[in-house]
Amino acid sequence: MSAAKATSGNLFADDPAFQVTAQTISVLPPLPLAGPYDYLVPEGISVAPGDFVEIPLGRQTQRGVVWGPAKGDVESSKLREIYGVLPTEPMADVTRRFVDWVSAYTMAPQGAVLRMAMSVPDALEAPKPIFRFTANPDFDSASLRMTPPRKRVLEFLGSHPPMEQGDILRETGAGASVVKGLVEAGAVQRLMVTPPSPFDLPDLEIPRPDLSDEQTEAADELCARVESGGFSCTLLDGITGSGKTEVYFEPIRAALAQGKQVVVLLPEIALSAQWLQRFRDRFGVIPALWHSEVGQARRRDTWRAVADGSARLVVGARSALFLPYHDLGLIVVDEEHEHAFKQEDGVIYHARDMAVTRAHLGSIPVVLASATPSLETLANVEAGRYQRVELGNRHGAAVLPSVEIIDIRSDKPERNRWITPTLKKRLAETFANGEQAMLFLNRRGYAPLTLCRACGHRFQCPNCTAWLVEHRAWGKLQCHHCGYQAKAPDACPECGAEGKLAPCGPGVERLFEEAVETFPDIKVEVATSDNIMGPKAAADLVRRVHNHEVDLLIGTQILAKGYHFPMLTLVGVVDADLGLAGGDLRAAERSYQLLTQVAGRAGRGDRPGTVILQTADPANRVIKAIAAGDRDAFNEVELSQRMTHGMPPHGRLAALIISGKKENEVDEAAWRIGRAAPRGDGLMVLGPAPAPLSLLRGRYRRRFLIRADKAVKMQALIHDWLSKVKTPGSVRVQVDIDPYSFM
DNA sequence: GTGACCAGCGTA
DNA sequence: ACGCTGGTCACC
Repeated sequence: MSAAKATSGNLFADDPAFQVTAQTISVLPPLPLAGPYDYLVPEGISVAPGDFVEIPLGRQTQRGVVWGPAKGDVESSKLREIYGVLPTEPMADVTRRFVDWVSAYTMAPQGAVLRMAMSVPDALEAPKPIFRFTANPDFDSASLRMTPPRKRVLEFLGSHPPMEQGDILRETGAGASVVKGLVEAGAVQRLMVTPPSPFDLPDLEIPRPDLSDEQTEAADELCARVESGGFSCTLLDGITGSGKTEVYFEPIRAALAQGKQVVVLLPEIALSAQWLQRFRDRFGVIPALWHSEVGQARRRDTWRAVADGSARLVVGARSALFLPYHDLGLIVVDEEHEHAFKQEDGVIYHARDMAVTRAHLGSIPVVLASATPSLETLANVEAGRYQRVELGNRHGAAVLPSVEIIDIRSDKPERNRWITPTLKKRLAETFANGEQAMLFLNRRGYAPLTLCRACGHRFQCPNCTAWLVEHRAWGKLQCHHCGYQAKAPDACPECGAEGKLAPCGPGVERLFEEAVETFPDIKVEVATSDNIMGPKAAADLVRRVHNHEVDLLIGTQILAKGYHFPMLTLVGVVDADLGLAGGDLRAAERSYQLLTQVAGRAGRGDRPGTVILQTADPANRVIKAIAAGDRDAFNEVELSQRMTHGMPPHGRLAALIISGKKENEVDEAAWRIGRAAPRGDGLMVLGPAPAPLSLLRGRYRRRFLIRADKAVKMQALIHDWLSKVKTPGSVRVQVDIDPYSFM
C-alpha cells in the first residue's frame, strides 16, 4: 500500500470524530529514533504488544515491534497505517521490558537497543517451507503407467515415513522427474512441513561426571537455586583449575530438565573450542552458538530457534543476551570479571550487569563464575545482594603454581633482549625436563614504537593519538586503535636517513626472535589475535600444544583464557608492570586479574607449576599480592582505596564523550556542556578534558567524568544536564554509564 | 537505517 | 552552469 493511499483513503480524514474510532498503536523500529512512533491499524487486522509488524517509515518499509498503545504525541492526521503483522513468534513481554530497561539505564534510544534484539532481519520472514512426499493410499494404481523407477519410488514410500525429495532420489536412484510425475498423476502426495529445528535437544541422561566433594556441594547449591525458581544471583568463586565449568554444568542441566532455555555468556566465544568439547561430553550436543563469526544463514536459524524455544542451549558473546528467548530459565556469565563484556560502541553496556537485570526481569537465577571476581561483584556479595559459592582447591592432583619475582633492574637482560638470565635458565630446565613453557607479553607486533635515530621522528597514526606498531611479519606499521596500515619504510619520511629506523621495546614477534636465537632446538609458537583468528585456529593451536608440537608458547592475553595444558609447567610474564601504567581506575584490578589468570595456566596437570614475574617494581602491591597468592588482601586494599575516593563500587561513575570531525566545533560544544554542568552534594564533574586518545578514528574527542554518590540518580541528572545544551548535529555526545575504558 | 535535500566545489 | 560528494536531518 502506498503512502498516499494510506492517508487519503480515509474520506473523513479531516473530521476528528472519525479518527478516535480507528485503533492506534505505537511501534518501535530498530532505529535510533527518540522512541516508538504511532501508527494506525487498518480494519480487519488485529495486533498485540510484541507483534512484529511491517510499517511505512518515510519512503521506505521498515519492520518494528508493537510497543503498546499510541502515545498520542503526534497529530493523528500524520499517522500512517501499518502494512501488516509478520508471521513470527511475537517478542516476549520480558524481552520488551528488558529493552526498555537497558535503554533507560544506558541512555541509548530504545530503538538502538531493540536493534540488538532483532539483529537478523531475515529471521522475520516466514521460514522457507520444506516438502515431504508420501504415497497416496487412496490412489488407484491401475490408472498409472508404471515404469521401473516409478515402482521403486512407490514401494519405497509405501514402507517409509514421508521423506524429502533428496532422500527419495538417493535411496531409489530415481530422477527428480519421476517424483514430479507421480505427484502430477496423484499417486504421491506432497506435504508441506515446517522445517525441523536444527538444534538437537540436550541429552539429560548422561550421568554426572565424578566431582570432588567441594564441587558436588557447590553444584548442589546452584541446582537448588534453579529448582526453587525465582531470581537469584550467585558468584561461583573458584580458583583457576578448580573445575568451575563442571560445577555450573549441573544447574544448566537442572534448568534444561525443567524444559527451560539456558544461555552461557563467554568473553571470547570464538576461542572456546576446548570448552565446547566439554559441553558436548556433558550434554551430548553442541549448543547454539552466537557470536560475530556465525554466518548469515546460521544466524537466522538460530534466532528463530531461540524465539520458538527449540534451541535450548545457547552459548554466546555478550550480544546473546539480547536474543528473543522463548522461556529462559538460567543465565551463566563465565569469567564475569572480563572487560570484554563491556560493549564500548553503539549502545554502551556491560553484559554482566545487564545479565543480572535480565535474570531479575525474568525471575530466574544467574550464575557469575570467575577465579578473580570483579570488585563490583565482590561488593555485591559483601552487601548480601549476591550469594557466593566457593571452590578453594584445584581439581585432582594439581596444586596452585608457586610464584617468583625477578627484579629486572638487578637481573638484567642483555641490550635489546627481554628475557632475564634467571628466566632463561628456568626455561632451559623446563625444556630439558620435557615440559612446556609459556611467555606472556601483552603486546602484539614486533615493537610498539618505531623511531628515527637520525632525527627523532616517531611514526604516529594519522587518525588517532597513538604510535604505529611495527608488524615485521607483514612488513607493515599498524594502528591498534583504528586499523590504519602503512608499509614499513626503509628511510625516515622526515629526514630521509636510511637504515636509521629503530624499533623500541618488545612485542611478541620480537620476543619470538629472541627465543628462537636463545633456544635454537625448541619449537616456539606465537599466539595473538593476529594469527589465532576464530575457533578453528584456536582448536588447532590447542591440539598442537597437547601433542607437544610446541615447547614454548609466546602470546598476548588470548593465552590467559581458560586453556588447559597439562604439560605446561612454567609461565614467564615478561613485563608484569605493563598493565599498571596508565593509571586508570581499574588498572591495578585488571592487571591483578590478568596476571592471575595467566599464572593459572601453569601446573594444571600432575606436575607442579612455576610462574615468574619480571618486574622493575617488586614492591608494587599488585606484584606482591600475586606473589603471595593473597587475593583477599589485594581486594581489601583496592576496595578501601576506591572507598576513600568515592569510586565504584562505592560510588557511581559516568562519562560523556563529545566527538566530531572538526576540533573547534568539538571544543565549542564541550565548553558549553561544561558551563551547564550540574553541581551538588555528592557530585563531582571533571572536564572537559581531551580524551587520552584525543583523536580516534579521525574524530576529535573530549571527555567529562561524573562521579556521584550511590544515592544520586545518575541518568536523570545527565538527562537534565544535556537537555539544557543544544549541540550541532555534527558533534556527537555519547553517554557511558559505569565506564571501564578511560580512553 | 535510508532517502531527500543542500552546500561546496571540481570540472565543462 | 552542471553534477558529484559529503554532511545533516527527518522519518509517526
